[in-house]
Amino acid sequence: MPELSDVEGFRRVLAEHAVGKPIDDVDVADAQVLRGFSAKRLRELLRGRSFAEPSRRGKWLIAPVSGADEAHLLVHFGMTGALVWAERGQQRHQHDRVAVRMDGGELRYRDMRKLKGLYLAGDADDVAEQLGELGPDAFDVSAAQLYGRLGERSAQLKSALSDQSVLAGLGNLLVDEILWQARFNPRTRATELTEQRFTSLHKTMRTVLRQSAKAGRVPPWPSWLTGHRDDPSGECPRCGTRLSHGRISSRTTVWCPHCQGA
DNA sequence: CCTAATGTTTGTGC
DNA sequence: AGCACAAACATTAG
Repeated sequence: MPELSDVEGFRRVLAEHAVGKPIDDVDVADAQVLRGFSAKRLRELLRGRSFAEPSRRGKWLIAPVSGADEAHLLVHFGMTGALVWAERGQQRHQHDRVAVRMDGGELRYRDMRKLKGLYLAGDADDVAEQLGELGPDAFDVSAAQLYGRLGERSAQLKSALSDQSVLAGLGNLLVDEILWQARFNPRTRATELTEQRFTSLHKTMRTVLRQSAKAGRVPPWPSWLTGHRDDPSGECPRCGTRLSHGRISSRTTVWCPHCQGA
């Protein structure tokens, strides 16, 4: 689930429910999602403090801890993570791994597979270091920047757009959706595209990201590819052709052989 | 029992 | 260096 759009939704959950509220306590049901620190340290850091306005970089959620000198909680959701707000008294879910309690309810990190989790960072430099080699956020990148970063790559579009060090935030569903809406074949090599074609790709990417971020997910609308990708006999909502399903760049890929080329 | 899953990392080989 | 591919991580659903 968690790609740029989902993480943007989780960022809003934190911003709307938790920012500025004093943290009463932290319950760690499964310390496996704490990466590089103990439950004790997390409690000591957060109790009595609060979160400041959170930001997002690619698929990372960055929550500054106010009142602590330059401390940040970083969250990466892997393939199955989520951040949910629960009013007080709501029964916990089987996969709620961490709960941060505050007035009126609690923020829960829910994650079935635990491929990623929570990270702690100090100042801005430390945050940058922990995020690793991340390209510019896909939502902020300009057309010229996109061309500059991808134009000379010989990799397939599917692979290049999914590469977080090139562009941060796009995941499997978003990449397929963008390529379908822009009518590019996922196997096309990036270097084969003219600057003009990149401008077109950029425009489509912006539209897809704006609508997805607003929805807090890649919307499975009937007019979108994402609304049909799970149906093995799904048809292209634009032309009615049976959609192709395959593995490109080691990922399940869905595309229209008519609109995007075989 | 087997397969696949919206992510990342690491290793191998060309 | 850049790229493709496979495996591993952990867990559940079908």
